[in-house]
Amino acid sequence: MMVVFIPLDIDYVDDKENKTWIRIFGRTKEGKRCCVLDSCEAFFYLIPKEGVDIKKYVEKVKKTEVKIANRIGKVKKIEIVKKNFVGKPITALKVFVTNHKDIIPIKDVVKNFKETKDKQETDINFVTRYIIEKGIKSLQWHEVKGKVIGKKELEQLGLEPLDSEVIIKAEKLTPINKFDFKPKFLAFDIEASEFEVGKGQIIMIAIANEKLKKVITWKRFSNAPPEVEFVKDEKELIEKFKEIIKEEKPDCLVGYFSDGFDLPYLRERANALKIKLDLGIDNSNITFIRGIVGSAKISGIVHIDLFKFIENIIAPTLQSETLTLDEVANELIGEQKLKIDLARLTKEFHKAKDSEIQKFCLYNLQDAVLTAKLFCKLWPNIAEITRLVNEPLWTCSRATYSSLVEHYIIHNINKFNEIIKHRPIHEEIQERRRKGKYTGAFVLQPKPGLYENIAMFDFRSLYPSIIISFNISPSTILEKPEKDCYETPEFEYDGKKVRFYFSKKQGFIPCLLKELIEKRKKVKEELKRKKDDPLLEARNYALKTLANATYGYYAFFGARWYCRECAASATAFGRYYIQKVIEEAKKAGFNVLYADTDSVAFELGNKSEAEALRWQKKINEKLPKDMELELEDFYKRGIFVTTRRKEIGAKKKYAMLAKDGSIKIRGFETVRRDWAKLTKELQDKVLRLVLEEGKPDKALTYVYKVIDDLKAKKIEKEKLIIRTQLKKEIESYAAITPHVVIARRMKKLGLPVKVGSIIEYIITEGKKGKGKELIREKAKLPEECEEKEYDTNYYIEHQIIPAVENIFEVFGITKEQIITRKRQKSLSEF
DNA sequence: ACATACCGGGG
DNA sequence: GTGTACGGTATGT
Repeated sequence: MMVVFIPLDIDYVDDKENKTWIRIFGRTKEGKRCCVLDSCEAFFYLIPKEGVDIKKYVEKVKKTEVKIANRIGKVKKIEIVKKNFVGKPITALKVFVTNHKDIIPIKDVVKNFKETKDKQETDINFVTRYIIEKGIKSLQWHEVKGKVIGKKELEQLGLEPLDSEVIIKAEKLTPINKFDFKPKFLAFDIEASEFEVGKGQIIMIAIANEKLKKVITWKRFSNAPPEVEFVKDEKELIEKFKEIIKEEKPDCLVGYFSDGFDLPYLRERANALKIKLDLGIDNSNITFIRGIVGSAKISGIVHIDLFKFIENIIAPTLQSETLTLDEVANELIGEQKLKIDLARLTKEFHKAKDSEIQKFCLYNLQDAVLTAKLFCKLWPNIAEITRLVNEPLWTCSRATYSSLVEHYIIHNINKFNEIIKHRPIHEEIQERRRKGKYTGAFVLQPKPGLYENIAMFDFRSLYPSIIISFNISPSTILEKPEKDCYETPEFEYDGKKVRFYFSKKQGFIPCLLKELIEKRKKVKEELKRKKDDPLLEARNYALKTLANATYGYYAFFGARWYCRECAASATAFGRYYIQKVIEEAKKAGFNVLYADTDSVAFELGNKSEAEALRWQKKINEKLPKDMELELEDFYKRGIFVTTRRKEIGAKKKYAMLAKDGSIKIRGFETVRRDWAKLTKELQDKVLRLVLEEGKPDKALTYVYKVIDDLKAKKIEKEKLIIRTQLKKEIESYAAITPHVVIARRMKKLGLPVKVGSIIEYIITEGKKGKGKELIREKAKLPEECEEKEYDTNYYIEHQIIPAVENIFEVFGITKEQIITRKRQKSLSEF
């Protein structure tokens, strides 16, 4: 039997004989759900010490046996192989073991043999191993030859039954020319009565895709829109949600922050109501893989948390200042969330009017619809990253760049005959951290100010082009300079003036990087012919960003091929070239405002845009062939600000007004919940006013007004609430911060507080007549705070001033002048 | 100045 | 074994 199918998810399970099976879940060309069963050898490498009698060593290793539970793990066979390890030729033993699970215990025995120098590839995930060994192409079509099996055979093997129309025991798998593929998906969103997982209950769940729009709720109301379906209670709500997933059989279940909220919340509620969350194709429960924010996995259905993908992969190219669904959807698809008073509605949904609950349902539905539309928009990006990196979709859609780079190397390393380096152990990471920083990029501190007609240029892929040009890698770095080798500029490294040297014999990482760049060139050519093709655009983006991440990878503590000298060499070259560009800009008579890493901004002054472009062309003629300076944009107006403590300009803290009227804000990060709402609104307004007006007058008047309102006690206390999360047990705090004091108070009052609670408080005037009080002594629960009890001075000094101080400093207006309203210089002087 | 703790996304 | 993120900022000591 031969079937054409596309792999979507891959995992592994043990049968009753303890054989480990790979399960590839996917879709056939006819659109049927299928599962391909397969397996591959499990092995790792041993590197002997020098002078060891290899044959004797092999015999010794061969005899290794370990007892695991009720069975014995053995070495099956050993091959003596010539390999490279970080570029150096070595002889190694390729040790095949009886089962993937046996690698760790067998390695633990043989690593202690006196002949053993090192062990490698003991930490390769079995799915990754399988993909490499069988040449599987993630998310591309394959032909599978094999035997179709049924329920009975699965049972005989001791494997779980599968909700899959086609199940094949693979004999041969071949990637074939691909046709297009768009997964069947369901986007979903839950609305709950509380914000914290483990508190409250689910009120409604919305689901959406291209065809389906639905809200399920147990909260009945009249005149419900047709999308709303009522159920008896929360238990039925969850059951119904499960039922829809079982019926729809999606390839992907898509949420926004669903790793961190929706699915953990659903799990808590399912536990409380004793419902099984057996959503997997094999009826397994959702599993949560631990991490700082966990990841939720469903066997055979790829759960995608769009927030993670956007945060990790897309965010650097977004203008959005925050990554809320509202803002991201607005930027990417031009649609927003419905505006409702969510805090009130969730708290008081029991007594809410029918019309309000109806709005709530529509809000819920809109969130699911936005998630669905975002998924459609970003699918090409997710798919292309996945195809490039070749790990399963579930992994690629939530991986960080460092992990993507590493997987890309691992999946392409075979052609270099390289052994994969071990992931660093805890102590190695500590050591890397201890060594710490090296000189980074060059930053020209901006002279704080408001400027008109600004040109911004940046290097195209600065670090990749440097790494390739000078062959920078852990396998090419030389201990001593050779006759013909690359040499960095001289720079300071750990307190010494140094140069590093790299062999001209191409290293495997620069080689892979060059391939990425060349693939990208081809894609760009194709893009010229097929303009705006989303798939090609996405491939271009994947290739570009993955290449750009390689420098960061060298510097990443957790990297297998970490190389601090390589990272330091790349920045040394980077500093050299950006400084050259600055020099050239000055020579051409431009007033350089700011430069950072790979970009430079200067005033056009009395010169035209065309002249700036001619200057750029001249620069490019002088640069090495792989390096290029590109135009970022021309801006109408921009403001560079000072840091609060120093007189010098802040790195990456600026706001620009583009010619189309849009505003690009960088580095103003007050949009956080530990700032009062008043502050967040104020800062945004002030930046916009300053840029649009070209002077600070209106913005200043606005600040005065807010300060006046504060003093007149006209600000509602809602806008002054500061929110901080209790991250651990109250008793375990070493530093007693305001929110800890409030948490203690809440406990005393019998209010529910526990780890994870969001503590809300307002800073009040405190006890009169007492000397200087700590902030925590003046913190009060919002409910216990009178409407006019807030500490005007605290809010001026700790909220308003910090948020706008550096903006006004640009105009020579100091903090004191904002407070006293005495302008020492007239505005016309600026 | 250094240490400790929290921010993000989500209701 | 699916890695315990990460860079920045406020408050306390």
